[in-house]
Amino acid sequence: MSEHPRILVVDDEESLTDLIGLALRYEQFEVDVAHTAKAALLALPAFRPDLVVLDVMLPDIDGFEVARRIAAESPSTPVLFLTARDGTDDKVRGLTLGGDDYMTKPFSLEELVARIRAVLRRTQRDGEAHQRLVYSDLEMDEDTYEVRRGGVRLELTATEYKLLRYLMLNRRRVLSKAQILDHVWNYDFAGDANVVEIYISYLRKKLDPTGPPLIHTVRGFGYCLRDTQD
Amino acid sequence: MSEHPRILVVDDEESLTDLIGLALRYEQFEVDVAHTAKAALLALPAFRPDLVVLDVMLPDIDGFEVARRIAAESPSTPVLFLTARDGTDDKVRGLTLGGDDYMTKPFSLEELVARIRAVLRRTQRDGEAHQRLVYSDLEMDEDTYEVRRGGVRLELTATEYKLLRYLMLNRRRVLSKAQILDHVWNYDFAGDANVVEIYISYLRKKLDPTGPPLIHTVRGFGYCLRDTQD
DNA sequence: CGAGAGTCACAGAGTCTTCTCAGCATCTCC
DNA sequence: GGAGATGCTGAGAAGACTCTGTGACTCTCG
Repeated sequence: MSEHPRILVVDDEESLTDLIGLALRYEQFEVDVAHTAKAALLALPAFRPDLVVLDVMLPDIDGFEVARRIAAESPSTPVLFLTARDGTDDKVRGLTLGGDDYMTKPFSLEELVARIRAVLRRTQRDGEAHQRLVYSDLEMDEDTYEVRRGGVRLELTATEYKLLRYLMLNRRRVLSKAQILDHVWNYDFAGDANVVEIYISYLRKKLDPTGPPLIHTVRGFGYCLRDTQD
Repeated sequence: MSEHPRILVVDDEESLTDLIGLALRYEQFEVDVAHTAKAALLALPAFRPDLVVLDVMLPDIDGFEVARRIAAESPSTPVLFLTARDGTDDKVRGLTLGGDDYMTKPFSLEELVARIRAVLRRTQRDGEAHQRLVYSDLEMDEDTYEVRRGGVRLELTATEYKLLRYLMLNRRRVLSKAQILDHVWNYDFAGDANVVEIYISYLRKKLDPTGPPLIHTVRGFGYCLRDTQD
């Protein structure tokens, strides 16, 4: 694999491919986009992607058929399926065996990036076995979704986990609620920034019994994960 | 990128583009202005900006559409959106991922410049290190919003922070209250210049216990941040 | 269908910031 | 020295920001 993995994004919604393309390029991936199955199949030999992000709902050819042809042409290229939340995701399940994965729309871009990295890590086997995030006495295992503080296991919900992960990735940096909303919530979330406060509050309740406060409010700016002596 | 980054400013309010243009030119940017979406799209290939400051509320074409076309035509050009404080900022959120950013009107010019530099830094990846401001025994970390004097941590409010930042950027230079008001306060602030005195007073109270006075009054002219032996 | 968990809207309470006002201190210049 | 201009700062009102309890709604599971 070259320095920057190549990702082929296949979806007919242009605004979505724009968004994904932007996010992935920013994350140092090389990106190519296709809006139809035909274009995708043409791009395959030309672009030789390390991973394909594939909407199963395409205007011309069925996404599963596309996946089959990808598998036929370059069996080692993993696919990350995008499905609508309407039942089609059942069909995808069977396909996610060979290291593939799938996500339901709408998703958060943070999660898309995380899944892509996870799939690449698995298929390429050149990333160390365990992906772990550590800060202060916090540990997060990205494979098992286990979170510990000071060795004590914490039970987090999905949203709490994603929020904490984002905070840990940006430890010591002050993050605005808008930033958090952008990265942790689904891209179409239209609600109040108040949810962020709510989830910060949940996290604090779970983190703090095991030690000194780690999540700090920076009034007027946002929140910040940080160990006091650091 | 040439020596002076080129900024394209798109907003239909002429008084605002004048103001922004003035501020940015003073900061050594090369500036072009467009008052309509059409003009902006024309200026794009002609001016080849390194960054676009774009009001989402334009008379002819929707700002998001303009952003999409910018992304299509020159995908690497980041956009800094300007939105009114009325809910349109929700729509912008998803767009702030690929390194783009947005600000709510009214804003302070100082903050506009800071954001522009931050976005350019991020997209150009040539100053990744850590944005820090140091003068005498004062240190300011722009990621964590941490301020220290002689190693001692200071707790500043949002306005105090912005004011001190402006003083540090213009160390040793005498700044009039009008200048400070123009740069640190939002451009529509209509109040008394007395606020500046008050905030200078607040800052002194927090800075001075840790060492000799740093903020000096220049009677009849303004204030000045300076170390006595310098 | 009911129970339980997760997500999030709403709104009240508490807290922190910001800014106005006014009186006092200090400086300048006659 | 004195008057006026200029700067400093305490008190407090207004309002912004944050936190959190209550409850609605959805989804899952048995």
